[in-house]
Amino acid sequence: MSSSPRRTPTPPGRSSGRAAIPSSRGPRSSSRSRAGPAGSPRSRRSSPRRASTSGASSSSAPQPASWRPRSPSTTSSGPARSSGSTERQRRSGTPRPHGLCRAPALPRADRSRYAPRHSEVLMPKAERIADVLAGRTPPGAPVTVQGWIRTRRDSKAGLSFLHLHDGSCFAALQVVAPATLDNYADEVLRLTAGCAVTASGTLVPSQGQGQALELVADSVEVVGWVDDPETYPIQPKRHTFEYLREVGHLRVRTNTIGAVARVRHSLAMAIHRFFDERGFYWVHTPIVTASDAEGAGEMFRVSTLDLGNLPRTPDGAIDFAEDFFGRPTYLTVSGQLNIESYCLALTRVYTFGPTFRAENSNTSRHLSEFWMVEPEIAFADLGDNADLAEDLLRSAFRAILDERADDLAFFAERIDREAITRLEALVASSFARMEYTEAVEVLQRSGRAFEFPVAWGLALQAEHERYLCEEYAKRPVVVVNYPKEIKAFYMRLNDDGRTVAAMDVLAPGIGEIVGGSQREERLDVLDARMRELHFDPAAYWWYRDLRRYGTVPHAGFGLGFDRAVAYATGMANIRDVIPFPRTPGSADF
RNA sequence: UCCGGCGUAGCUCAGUGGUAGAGCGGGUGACUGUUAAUCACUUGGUCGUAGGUUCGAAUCCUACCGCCGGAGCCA
Repeated sequence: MSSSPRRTPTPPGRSSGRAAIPSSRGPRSSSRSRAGPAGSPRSRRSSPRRASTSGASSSSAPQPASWRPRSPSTTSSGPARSSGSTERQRRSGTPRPHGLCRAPALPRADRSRYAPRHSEVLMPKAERIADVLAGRTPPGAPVTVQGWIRTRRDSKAGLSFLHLHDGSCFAALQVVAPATLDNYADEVLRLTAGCAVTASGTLVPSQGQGQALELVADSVEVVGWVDDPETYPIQPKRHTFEYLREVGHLRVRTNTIGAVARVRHSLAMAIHRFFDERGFYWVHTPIVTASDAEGAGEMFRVSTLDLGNLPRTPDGAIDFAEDFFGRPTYLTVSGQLNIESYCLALTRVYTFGPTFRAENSNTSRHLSEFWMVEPEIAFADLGDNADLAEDLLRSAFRAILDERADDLAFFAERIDREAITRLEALVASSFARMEYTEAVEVLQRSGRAFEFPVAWGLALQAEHERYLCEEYAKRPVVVVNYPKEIKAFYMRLNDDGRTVAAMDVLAPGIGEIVGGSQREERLDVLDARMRELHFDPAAYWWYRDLRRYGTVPHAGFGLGFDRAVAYATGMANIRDVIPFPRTPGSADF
């Protein structure tokens, strides 16, 4: 929209082969996801754990029946399917011990597609590896697991060790594959990182160090091979995050991004739980908005007009009456104005959804598409608002400490030594509170030579905010009551006439994680502020109505969800805590 | 957008004017209840692209493309 035009050709520095991967793999992955979440209603109903909506993770869900091909009508129709079979047949016609040909023999491929699975005959379902490792499987009982190979190690003692991940937890399950398996030489010895398998066997105490339990397999069925192990993008080694962003469709198979995905989920659920337990209602505010001056940032235009042939009014301007909504529309930069409407009826509400900013921001803390949590509370002032922000953050991070200890241990070991201690400190202590005026004094007294000037009336720069929370308070700081000139029109004017009831929560290492305010509930004051800032009150007629009909003091804030995930994990770049980051000039995958 | 840095094998990087390298990965073999196993051999590059300087350019110059970090904007 308002960002720069897309470069069309394959970017230099990328091999054409790699660039071709998405298109060549598209059909396959989509067919897999069809076989997953779109499985039979029966299996979906009977599996409360299958909350995931992604094709990849659903494949690891404990319901073989839900993604196994079942009826001829869903498995064998369509030219793509049959040509795929032909392709596989041709490639596997002359099996070679190594090289590019790693497809299994045709009968096996056929069986996996059209016949009942081995695992289904013996086992009612597969277990999540998390459940297996947590001891929820009786010792000695037969177990089936499904997942992707991370490493394979062979022993001349007549067995191979497979480390299998299914994403259910940080740890891998060690599968011991004895050489006596039918397909040991043909298949097990050819397994490489990324291969998908179904392994059945018996859970036993491990003879080796490094894990308490392991699965001694009596069957290892290869579900999906890796075409070319040499160029499989995710190798069992350290990759830079920059590189992993180039393989965004596969990077979740790494320890780090997988752990981020689980923490992200748990944090989102903890936030919903926090609000639900306190009587807040989740409100789905619109993504498309016509408010073009919410003041929160540049907006993406939403339009169906033909950009090559724009309709014009008689005076030559673009005729938005011809556009889809009959007026200029944009992607939302905040659900706040809408959530205030629901707040003034439901009292406690919040939004949790995607938000869009077309700023040309190129930093480790900004995304063009990000997720924001925006609570709004009625009959409340700025103090209540700050209390809510603090309670929310502490509660949500407490939940992460409780629920994702395995992933956090990894972050503390490999990503950020302070990952756990920082969260524990935040959960255990209260946030510092500080007036803007006081913050300015603290900065002026600090003796620091800041790059940007510190004076009452000026905005706090990143270096100032960092000093306040990282060095002065050494914990999150809530700064309140900013000069009205540097804050938005809807923030409530304080009695001093020069400050507004705004607040920012500054977190060490991440900066501003929450921004909010008590809203101006007095219509005359609101109108005066809008006039000062040259806003057209008529455009905000419905927002003004809220002040005409039963207005009450109310307040709310925005929590940058992705920044919270970054804070919780210690990840340095926000692009690595959202599944598919959108940033200026980049909307891959 | 501004400032700075980077672009060399599938990945991580070394190579600062004179025969393109290492580790990891892949392959082969040895060895082993292994733990990102170990050891040996082997495979693998149009040095981002296009110009220019030079007898000679991965190396120096220019432009462009891409990526990263910092800043601004903000969550």
